[in-house]
Amino acid sequence: MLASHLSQPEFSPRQNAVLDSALRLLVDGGEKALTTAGVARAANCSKESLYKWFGDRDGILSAMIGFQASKVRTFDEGSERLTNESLRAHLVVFARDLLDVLAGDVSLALNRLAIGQASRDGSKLGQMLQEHGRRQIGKRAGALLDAGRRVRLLQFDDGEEAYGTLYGLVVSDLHLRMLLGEDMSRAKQSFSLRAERAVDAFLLLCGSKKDTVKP
Amino acid sequence: MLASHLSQPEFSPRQNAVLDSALRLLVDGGEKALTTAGVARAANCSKESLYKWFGDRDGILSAMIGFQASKVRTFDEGSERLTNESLRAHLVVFARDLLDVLAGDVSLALNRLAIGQASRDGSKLGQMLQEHGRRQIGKRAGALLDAGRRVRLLQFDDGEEAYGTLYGLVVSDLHLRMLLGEDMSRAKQSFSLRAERAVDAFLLLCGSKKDTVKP
DNA sequence: GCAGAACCGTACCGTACGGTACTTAAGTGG
DNA sequence: CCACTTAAGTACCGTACGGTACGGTTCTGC
Repeated sequence: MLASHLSQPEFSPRQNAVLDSALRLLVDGGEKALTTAGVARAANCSKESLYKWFGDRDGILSAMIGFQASKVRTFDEGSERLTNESLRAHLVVFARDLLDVLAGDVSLALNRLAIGQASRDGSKLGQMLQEHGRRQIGKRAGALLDAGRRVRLLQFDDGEEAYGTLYGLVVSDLHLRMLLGEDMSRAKQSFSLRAERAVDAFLLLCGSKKDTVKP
Repeated sequence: MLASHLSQPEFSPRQNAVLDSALRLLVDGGEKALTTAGVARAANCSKESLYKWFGDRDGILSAMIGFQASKVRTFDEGSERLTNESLRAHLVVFARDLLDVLAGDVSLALNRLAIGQASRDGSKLGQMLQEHGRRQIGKRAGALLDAGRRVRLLQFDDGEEAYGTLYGLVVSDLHLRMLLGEDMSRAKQSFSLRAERAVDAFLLLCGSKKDTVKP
């Protein structure tokens, strides 16, 4: 069953603390370590309470995703006056934030969890992650891109497609490699450079004709 | 332990048939359905044989990845004379092949399996998939890109980075969405169009200055 | 034809997990 | 002070899985 209305998927502070413990457990030990007894032990609560609050194990997983999504808030850009440089700066900041979010251990653990459950039936977890994760951060990008197009600094037909292009240039196969467990401690330090290069390429593709960054 | 030398990771025909059954089982029911008893039943062999041949469950998983990788052979391009149009055509074919491979159910199932095991210790599975999957198809792309640069149809400094750009433009977040279980039956029919657009964008970025596709 | 290996089918064992029931301590309103 | 509610802690059950052992059958070399 769906976790109530989208406007109020919140839980009590105690339950949030339990979900926090569960997330820590998941990050540390992977899905295999995320047993109901383990969650109860880590959160100093009883299994019976877990089942009363969340229904069953899948309910706990769903609640964890919703809880984590509620923590990551996408602040809207104050729609200042966009110049060529400020647009590029905003895009670079967005790109770096995107890389940082995707490389976060909680994000990686939740994505691994949802992917592991994807092959099963309904499962909803993948859909939830997609909805709360990508849709949110995509909205922020979409607003930024639309603002850029409105002031004629960007040119594209489909906003979704433009966002897909930006996403691909920024992330490439980094996300998958991180999900597969590749060590990214070195690559993380070059996220800023990577973000700049990706944005430059994106502006070359979707920027106004005469406004390329480096002539 | 590693699965013998890289030159001879092959198994007997009977064992290959068992691995084939195991792959089918994995594709149909996900990792949860991939039990030792299930594999034995599906392949009409005994569990004892499984443990004699592959050591333990992880050995079966490793063997499945190696077996699947041995089936997907990357044929080298006959280095014909590249023209502007033939380069673009080759790139489009490569892009479409890449999308088809990533969208294949066996590929998706194995990636889900490796990602699920990534949080655990050593695990090697992610590394194996990376090595056999991406490296192989990346070599094919690298050869194509190098050939294009040699005849001055492409311009880039780092081949790996250029391949990353092409990959990002082609795949974007499609792979992750497929791994999360999103229905792609509709999107599959537009793979060709997607490949063309991605290659056009790539040529705009890395193609020779005056050779853009559509003036 | 026979000895030995390879192998299938099945039964078995220990463990671990999801889920439930029960007991006990702590808070709360009247 | 006393019902009443909430939840912690524990014990328990059924099941399912990884791994092993054993009897029976087919294949192979001599």
